[in-house]
Amino acid sequence: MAGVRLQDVAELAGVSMKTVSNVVHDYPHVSERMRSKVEAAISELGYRPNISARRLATGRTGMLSLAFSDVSLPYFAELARIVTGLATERGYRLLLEQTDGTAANEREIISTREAGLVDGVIFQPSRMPSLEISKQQHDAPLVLLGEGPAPYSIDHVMIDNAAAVARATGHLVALGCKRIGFIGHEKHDPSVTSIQRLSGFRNAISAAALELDEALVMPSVEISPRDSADAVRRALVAGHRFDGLVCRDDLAAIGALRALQEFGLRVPEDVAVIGWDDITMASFTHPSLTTIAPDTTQVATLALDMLEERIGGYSGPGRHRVADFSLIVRESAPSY
Amino acid sequence: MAGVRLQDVAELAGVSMKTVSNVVHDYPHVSERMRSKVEAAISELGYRPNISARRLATGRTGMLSLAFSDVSLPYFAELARIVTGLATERGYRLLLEQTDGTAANEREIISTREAGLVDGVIFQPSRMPSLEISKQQHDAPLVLLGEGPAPYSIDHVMIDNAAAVARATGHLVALGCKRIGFIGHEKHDPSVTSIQRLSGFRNAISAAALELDEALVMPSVEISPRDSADAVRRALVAGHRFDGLVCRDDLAAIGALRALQEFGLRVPEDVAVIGWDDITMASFTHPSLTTIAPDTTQVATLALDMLEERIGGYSGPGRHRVADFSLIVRESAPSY
DNA sequence: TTGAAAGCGCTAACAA
DNA sequence: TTGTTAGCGCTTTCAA
Repeated sequence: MAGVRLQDVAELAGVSMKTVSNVVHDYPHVSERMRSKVEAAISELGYRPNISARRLATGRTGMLSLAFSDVSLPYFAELARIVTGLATERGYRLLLEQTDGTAANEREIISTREAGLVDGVIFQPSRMPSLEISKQQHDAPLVLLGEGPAPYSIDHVMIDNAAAVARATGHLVALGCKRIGFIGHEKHDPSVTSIQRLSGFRNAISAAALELDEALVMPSVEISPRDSADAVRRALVAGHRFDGLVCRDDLAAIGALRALQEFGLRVPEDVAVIGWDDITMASFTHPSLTTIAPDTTQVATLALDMLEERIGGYSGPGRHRVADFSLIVRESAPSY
Repeated sequence: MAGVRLQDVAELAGVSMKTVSNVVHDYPHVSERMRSKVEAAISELGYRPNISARRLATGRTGMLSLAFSDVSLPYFAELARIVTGLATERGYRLLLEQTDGTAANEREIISTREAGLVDGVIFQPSRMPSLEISKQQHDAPLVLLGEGPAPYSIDHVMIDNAAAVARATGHLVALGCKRIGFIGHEKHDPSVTSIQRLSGFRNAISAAALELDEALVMPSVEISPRDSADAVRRALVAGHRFDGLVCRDDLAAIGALRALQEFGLRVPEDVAVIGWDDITMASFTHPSLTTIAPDTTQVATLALDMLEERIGGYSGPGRHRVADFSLIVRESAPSY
C-alpha cells in the first residue's frame, strides 16, 4: 500500500536501509539470505519506492519531454509514437508537452518555471525563431527539431527542406506540369515550417525555369484539411487553374484532393498532387498520396543521441544533423 | 541557473526561507518591501523551484497520466489532445503512457513499480478484463475509459455501445441494406473494444430480424486501414457480397473504402459504410464517412471529474458514467 | 557485505 | 507578517 517506506521494509526484514536499497537496485553484492529476506518484506508490505524522493536524492528524473504544437496532428502523433518507443528503450519516460503553436507557450517550454521536471527536452518550435530560443536560458539540455537553422549554440535535427521541395517540384515538372501551385501554409503568422517549405518551393520553381503565378500560392487559416480544401475551392471559383500542387503537408493534400474532386478535376490526370510527411493516411486516400517522407526514426534517433550526450555532460557547441528523406511515389503524382 | 536554492535566495534577500516561499506562492500577506526584495533576488539568481523537492514535501505531483495502447491511432491522439487541454485547465500536467495493447504493459500501468509518479490515472484498457483490473492493487486513483463493464469498485466512463451499434445498423437497414457485414476487429486476441462492438453488432442484426452471414464478419490482423482493406479484398475475391458495412472504427472504414473502390464497388450506392469514432479524417475521405461520434469532450470531462473527486479523498464505490454519442451522417451512408 | 547518518530542496506547523 | 525547524523518502559516502 501507499505510505510504506524503505525504512519500514528494513525494520521488518531486520536489516538496514542500505541493504534494502541494494536489493531494490539489484546491486550485485548482496548475499542470497539478505536478498530473500528483503524481498519477502517488500512483497509483504507491498512496498514501492517513492519516485519523487528518489529524484530529489539523485537529481535525475528519468524523464524526457517532447514538445510540439498539437498531438492531434497526425505527423506529431506518429512522431510521438516513435520517440516514445525509442526513449523507453533507453530507459526514459516521455512527457508530451503541447504548445498550441502559440509563442507564449513555446517560451514556457524553453524556460520552464520549475527546474528538475525532466532531464532533457526535444522541441519542435513552430513560432519561435531559433535566435530567440538561443537567448532564453534553459536549464535542461535541449535539442531542436524541424526546419529552422538553429543557432550555433543549440543542437538541431532537420531534413534538407530545400532539397526535399526541389525533389517534389522536379517530380511534377517531369510529369509535365506547367502551372504548379503551393497550398496549406497559414495565412497569418505562418509557422517556421510553412515559411521554409514555401520559400523552398519558390526557389524550386525558379530553378525549374517556371513562372510562379502568385494566385497559385494558396494559404489557409490553419493547418487542417478543411482550411486547405477551402483555399483550393476559392482559387477554383476565382477561375485560377493549375496542373500541379505541392502541399505544405499531407493534411493540406487531403483537403486539396477533396476540393478537386468536388470540381470534377481528376488527380493525377488534371492535377498532380504531392504531400509532405507521409502520415499513415497518405497510403489510404483515394488516390493515394505521393509525398515527401522524412526518415522520422532517424530524426528521433539523432535527437535522442545528442540529448543523451548533453545529459551525460557534453557541453560543446551546437551540432546540426541532417536526416534523410525520400519521395514516396503513389497515385496522386505517379512515376513518369 | 541550476543549483540555486530557496535558501540562497533567502540569504541574498536577507529574509527567511518562509518569506521567499510565500512570495513564490503568491501568498497574500507579504509586505510590498519584502516581496520586491525577494523578487529581485530571485531574478538575480535565476532561481527556479525544484519540483522533485516540492513533490516530496507535499506528496502531490500535479500530474495525471492518460494510458492507452498507441497515440498514433487518430482516436487516441485526438483524445489525448482533449484530455491535455482539460487537465491543463485544472492545473495538471498530463503524462501519456502507451501500452502497445499488450496485457503485460497494461498490468504495468495499473500497478506501477514506483509510487508517486502521478496523482491519478485515466486508463483505456484494450486487453485487460475489468475484473482483473479490479483485483490489482493500484495506489493512485484510477478511472477507466471504454467499453468493458467495469467492476463495482472502479470508476468508469463509457458510451452505450449496444445502443450505438444498434443505431448504426438501424441506419443501414433503413437505407435498404439486406446483407450487412462487420469489419476491423482483430482476428487473434481481440481488444475489449472490438469484442463489445462486434457482439453489439450481432445483437443489432438479430434485433433487425436480419440474418448474419458469418462470412461477412471480416476480422483483420491489426487495427489499421491496411489490414481492413485486405480483409475486404479477401472477402470480395472469395465471392462474398454485401450491401452494408459496420466498421469497428474509422480506420477500418477507410481501409474498406479503399478496397471497395479497387473492386469498382460504389459507396454508398453498392455498399453503404459506417465508421466509428469520428476522427478528423472521417470528414475528408471520399466519400466522407458516416460514423458514430462519441462525445469525447464529455468522456474526458466526466473522467477528470471523478478522478479529481478521488484525488480529493472520495473513496466510495465505483461509479459508472455514460457519455453521449451521435450518428454523424455523411456521404458513405446518407440519410434515407 | 552491511550499517549509520548526512544530505537532496522544499513545505508547513509552530513560534515569535 | 516573518522566522525556525522538523520532516518528506531516498541515495550515498564513509565506516565497520
